[in-house]
Amino acid sequence: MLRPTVKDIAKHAGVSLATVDRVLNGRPGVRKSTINSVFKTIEEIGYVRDIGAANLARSRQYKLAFVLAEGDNRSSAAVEHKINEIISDPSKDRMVLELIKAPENDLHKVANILISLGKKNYDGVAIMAPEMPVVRDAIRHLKETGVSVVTLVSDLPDSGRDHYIGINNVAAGRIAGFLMSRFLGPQGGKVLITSDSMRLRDSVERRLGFDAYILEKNQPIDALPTLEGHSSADILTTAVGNALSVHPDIRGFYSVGAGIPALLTFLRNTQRLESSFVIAHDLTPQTRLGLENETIEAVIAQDVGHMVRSAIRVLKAVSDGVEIDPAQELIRIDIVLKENLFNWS
Amino acid sequence: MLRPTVKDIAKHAGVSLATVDRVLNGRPGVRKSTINSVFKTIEEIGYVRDIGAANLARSRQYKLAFVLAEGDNRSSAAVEHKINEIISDPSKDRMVLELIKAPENDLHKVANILISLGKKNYDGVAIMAPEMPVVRDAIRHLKETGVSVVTLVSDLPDSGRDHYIGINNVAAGRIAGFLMSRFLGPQGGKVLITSDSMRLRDSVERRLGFDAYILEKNQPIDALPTLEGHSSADILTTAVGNALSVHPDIRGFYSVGAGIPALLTFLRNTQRLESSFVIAHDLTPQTRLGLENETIEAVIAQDVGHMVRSAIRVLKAVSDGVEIDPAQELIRIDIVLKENLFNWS
DNA sequence: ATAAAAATGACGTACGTAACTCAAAAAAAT
DNA sequence: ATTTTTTTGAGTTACGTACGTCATTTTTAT
Repeated sequence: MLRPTVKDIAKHAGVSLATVDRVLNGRPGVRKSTINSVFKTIEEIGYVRDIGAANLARSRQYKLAFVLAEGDNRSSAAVEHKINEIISDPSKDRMVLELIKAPENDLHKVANILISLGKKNYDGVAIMAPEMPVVRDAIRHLKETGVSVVTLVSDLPDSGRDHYIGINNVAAGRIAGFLMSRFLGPQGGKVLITSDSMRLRDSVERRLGFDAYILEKNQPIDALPTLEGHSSADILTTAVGNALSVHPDIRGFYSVGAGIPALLTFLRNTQRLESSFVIAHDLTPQTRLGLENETIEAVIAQDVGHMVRSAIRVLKAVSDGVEIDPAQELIRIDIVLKENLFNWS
Repeated sequence: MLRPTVKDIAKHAGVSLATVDRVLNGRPGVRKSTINSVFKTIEEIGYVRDIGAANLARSRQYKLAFVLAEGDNRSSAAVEHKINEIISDPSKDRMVLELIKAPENDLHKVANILISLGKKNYDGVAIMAPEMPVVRDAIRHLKETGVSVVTLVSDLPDSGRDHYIGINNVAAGRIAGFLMSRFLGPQGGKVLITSDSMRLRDSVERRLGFDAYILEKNQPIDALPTLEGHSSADILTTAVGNALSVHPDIRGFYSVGAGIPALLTFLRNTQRLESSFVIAHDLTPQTRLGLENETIEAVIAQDVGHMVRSAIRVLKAVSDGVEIDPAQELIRIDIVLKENLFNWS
C-alpha cells in the first residue's frame, strides 16, 4: 500500500542501499549489469523518488530568477507585481527567487545579466524580453551552463529554452477578429488598429491573426493600416484623429498593444463611443477601467498569476528532470468582458 | 539567509527543543507564559514550519475522496476523467485518492457514503452533488468529525463546507446574455432556452443571470420559457419542434444544461443553422464538436483540470490549517470559441 | 596463481520535523 | 520544610533520501 522506498529497491534487487544510491544518483563504481538490474526492479516495484525527502536530505535550494526587459510596457507591470507577491511569501518551499529588471532598449545589458546568472549557478531563469539575437545567444549560453530556462509572455524560438509560458498571439488576434466580426454584425465596417510599436513580436502576430481571420471568414471588415504610438500618447492621438477625419465611418477599434488611454479619451471627446466597438489586449488598470465603464467591449488577456506560478513549477521540474503536466502549464487565451471582470483579481 | 528551524526557535526563546515541539504540536505540559514566549519568537524570527519535513517525519498520508453524484450528467464525466488521471499518477506526493460515485437520484446513499467516510478518518472530501437537505446535513456531520470538505461544480451553501470550487452560475448566465445580445445585434430576436431539468441549481441560476442581463441592459431579446428534456432527447426534440412552429422567428438558442445533441440535429434538419446562434455551457464531446463545425457559436466553460487540482490543494491546506492563495483557487468563467478551442485539452 | 583494480556492502551522519521516554528542575500544595 | 504536581530539558528513534568513508568481496589483468 505504501510507496516503495530505496530500501525496497535494495531488497528486491538483492543489492545494498549504497549501490542503489550510486545508481540513482549516477555515481561511479557500479557494473553495467547491476545498474540495469536496479533500474529493472525500479520499474517493477514502481518506485518514484520522494523529491521532498531528497531535497531535504541535500538541503536543496532552488535558485530562480525572473529577468524582465521593461519598456513603457504593457503587461510587465502585472507580471512584476505577481512575482513580488510570491517573493514576499514566507512559506516559499526551498526557493530563492530574484527579480531582475533591465531596460528594454538595452538588450546587451539583458544578455550580460543572463550570462552572469549562469556563473552564479542558478537553477532556473524565466525571461521576458523582445526577440533579439543577443538575447537568444545568451539563453543558449545559459542552457549550456546547465540552467533551466523558460520564456515568458513572448517567446524566443530557436534559443534552446526549455519551455514557453504564454499565449499564442496569432490565435489571440484571430479571436479579436472573431469578436470584432460578431460585434459589427453582418454589415461589417472599417476597423482602426493601434499599437505601440510593430517591432514587437506580439503586436505583429496579433495583427496577423486578426487579418487572417477576416480574410478566411470573408468578413465585410476593412482593417486599416496599423497606427503606431511609439511610446507617445500624443503621436497616437494625432494619428487616430487623422485617420478618423479621413475615414469618418470607422466602427471598430482594435488595440494590439498599448495606447488605450489615448484612444479612449479621443473617442469620448468625439462622442463616438456609442456606435463603435473597442477590443484590447491585456488586463491593465486602463483596460479594466474601460471594461467597467463600457468603453471597451472585450479584453483578450492571460492569467498572469498562472503564468508566474507555471514558470516556477516548470523551472523546478526541468531542474529535477521531472515531467510536467502540460494541461496544467498551458496558458489560456482569456476573453474578459465587463460581465466576467469580477473574477479577475 | 536560510529559513529558521525549530532549533532556532529553541535558541532564541531560551527553551529546549522538546518544549518548542510541545508548543508547535499543541501537546500539554507547557506553562502559558512559555507558550506565549515561544509564539513570540516564532513571529520575531519568521519561522514557518517545513510541511514537507513535517509530513515526512510523521509519515503522513492525505486520505482524500471525491464523491460524485452522477446523473445522465453534464460535466461529471470530465471531472471523473480528470480525477482518474490524477489517481493514476504514481508521483502523487503522500496522497491516497479515491473516487466514489453514486446515482444522482439516490441522495440518501450519497449521504451515507459521506457519513461512512467520516468514520474512516479521511482528511478531506470533495463533493459534487445536488443541493438537498440530506446531503447538506451529511456534510455538516463530516465537518464535525474533523474532515475538510469542499463542494465541486455546484455549491451547497449553509452546509459548513470549507470552500466552494466552481463558477458563479448567475454570472455565467449573464455572460451568455451579453454574448447573445452581441450576436443577435441591435435587431434582437426571440431566444429559445433548453435545459435538462430546472430542478438543478446551476440551470436555474444560469437562466436567472441570462434574464437579468437582458432586462438590465434593456436588450430587444425575447427569452422564451425554458424547455426541459428530463434526460430524454425525444422529449426535448419534440418540445423544440413545437416551439419553432409556434415561433418560426427564433434566432437564438441557449442551452443552460444538457440537450445539445437533440438541439443540433433538429436545427440541422430544418436548415436553421445559418441564421441562428447557439450558446451552450460546459465543454463536452458534443459541444466541442459543435464549436468545431461552427454549429455552436460559443461555449461557456470552466477548467475542469484546474478545479480538480484546486480541490486537492484546498483540502490539503485546510487539513494542515494553512492559508490558501485565493487567486490561484479562483475558478474562472471561460468563454470557448472555435478560435480558442485549441487550447482546451 | 597472484596482484591490482573494480565493485559492492556496511555503516554513519545529515536534512527538519514528530513523537516518545525519562530524569531533573521549578512551582504549587501541604 | 517537605511532599506533590507541573513544567522543562536531554536524549533517542524515525521518516526517505543524500553522501561520505572504509572494509570486503568480486572481477580482471598479469
